[in-house]
Amino acid sequence: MATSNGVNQELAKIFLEMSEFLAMQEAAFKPRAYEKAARAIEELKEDAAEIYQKEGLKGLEKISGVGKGIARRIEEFVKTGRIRDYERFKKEMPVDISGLTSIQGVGPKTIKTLYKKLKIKNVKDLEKAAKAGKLKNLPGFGEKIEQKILQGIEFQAGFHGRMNIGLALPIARKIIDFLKKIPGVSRVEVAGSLRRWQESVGDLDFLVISSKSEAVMTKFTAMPEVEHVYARGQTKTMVRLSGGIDADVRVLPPESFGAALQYFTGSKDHNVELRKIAISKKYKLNEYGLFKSRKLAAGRDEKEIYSKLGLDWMPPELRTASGEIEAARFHRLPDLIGYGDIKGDLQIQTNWTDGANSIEEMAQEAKRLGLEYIAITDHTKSLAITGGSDEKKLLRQMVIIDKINSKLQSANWRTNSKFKILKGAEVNILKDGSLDIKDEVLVKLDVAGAAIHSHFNLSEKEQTERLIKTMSNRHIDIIFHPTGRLLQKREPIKLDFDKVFKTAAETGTMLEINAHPWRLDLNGELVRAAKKYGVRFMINTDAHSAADLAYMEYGIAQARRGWAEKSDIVNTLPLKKLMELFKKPKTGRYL
DNA sequence: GCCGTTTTCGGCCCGACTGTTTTCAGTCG
Repeated sequence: MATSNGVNQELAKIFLEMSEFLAMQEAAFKPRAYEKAARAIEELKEDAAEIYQKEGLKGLEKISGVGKGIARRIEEFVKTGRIRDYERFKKEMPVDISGLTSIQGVGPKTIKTLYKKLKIKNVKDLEKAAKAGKLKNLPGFGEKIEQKILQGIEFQAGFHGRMNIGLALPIARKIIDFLKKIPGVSRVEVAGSLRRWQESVGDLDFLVISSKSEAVMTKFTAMPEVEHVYARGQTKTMVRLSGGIDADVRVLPPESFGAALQYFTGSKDHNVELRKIAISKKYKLNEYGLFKSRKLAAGRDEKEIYSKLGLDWMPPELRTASGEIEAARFHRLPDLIGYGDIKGDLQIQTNWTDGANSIEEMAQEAKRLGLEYIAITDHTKSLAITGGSDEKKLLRQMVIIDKINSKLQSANWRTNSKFKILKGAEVNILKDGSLDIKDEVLVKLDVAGAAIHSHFNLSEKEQTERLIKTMSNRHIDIIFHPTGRLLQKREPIKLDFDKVFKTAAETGTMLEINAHPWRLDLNGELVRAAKKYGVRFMINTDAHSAADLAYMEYGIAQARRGWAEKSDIVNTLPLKKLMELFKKPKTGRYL
């Protein structure tokens, strides 16, 4: 689909690659500039081409990170469909940069050497050369680097065919909208692991009720995203989408829709348990319905089916075959936190460090999304690359936040709303668990979060002790993204979770459920484990741009997968209650 | 190449880690 974002995405990709090419040439500051511009354009809400049509170069230069040079290249792209500088780079070195750099430990310099010496153009070439032992003899390479590259390739291949939920959900929503507009269609749902909000999904399953199945199949297979049609029938069609993910559409009769939704939502293990119960009650359960001696007993909606089996209906997030069926039988299912229950976002970066937008812009967007408060939590000084704050800069930012708040207050008064910006920080945890900001400044913050950004490879014992030391600081309210994992990219740090959760509960330190779709940290499983110790949580987006504030739902989903209720999540509290809580000493907060 | 709560030119891109190597090169956050 040629949406307005298409141009922005293409430009972002080109500028990102140009930044890598420039890095190969050892250009001093240009790579960063291009990278920054690429990210700004990617996050842009309006179409860059449209901005240019309307306001010309001057309009483009208003984009932060875009100056005269890059604006001119955008102009060139809009006018001619290409950027000559980029094509020159590409001609000199025709390599798959984004593919190669996605392998951990492979950067621009490595790519250059690999191409010059071995003509390696893509991951496949690289894997072949590494397996043949050709890398270790290159200058600056050795046995270990060769092994590391092979491991990196393997690590990535392990995720083959599974797509991060943050990529899959927007695609699915677009297709749902598309299917709903087809004449004859009265209902569309996505089932499968996406409906269960699993962190990655293997394929997209769409279920449709339509009076004209032929029209659905024709339109579906003709979508521009469809790369290949595996099978096409009256009730079921399977395709591969250009994003590298498969999608199925099933057209169903209304009386079977609930049964199909249940069946295709899974999980598989959950369904096996359900079918066992059905058999014990002399039923047969399949995707067409719940049957008693060939007679349809239930199938129109899910609730009916669960009810006939003596179970309460449960949200898809819980269907993991880990005690939910037992709980449903005895009416002990948790009353999960709802997708609209969050009142504030307490981890937000701004352009004071590595965020894309200003404090005001983040506040505006948060307000628009219906939040009551946010906390500004920029990085601190030992994370130097982000321009992290030292004590002085933090204090300066606090003054600015006070000023913005008093401005907001008069605006709030006029619009009869309330919105407040809290002062916070994402304080960097040093190797020994101490912090890079002094206590006398931490105490002045409304919310002090701490996070690990280095020394990911310590032993379980060291890492656990490190985090325990941080949690023992009475000024640290919360640990952000506790395991530090990045999906498909970096493993979580090694921790003794029993000890960590116990300490978190004892010290009154909250743990974050980071909603960023590449983090989801803690994940549902760990939330559920931590909850047993009495740990309290916050769900935050870790937004680095205004658009990122929309990630909240991914975090709420993980909380729900972890059986979290509203009362477990501190930022469901209204501002006043939250501030009362923060005023108490940590250890007295949950008594 | 971009930018200005250090403000229109001179900074920006630091620091740790790993793996190569005997003092450095490349990657990553």
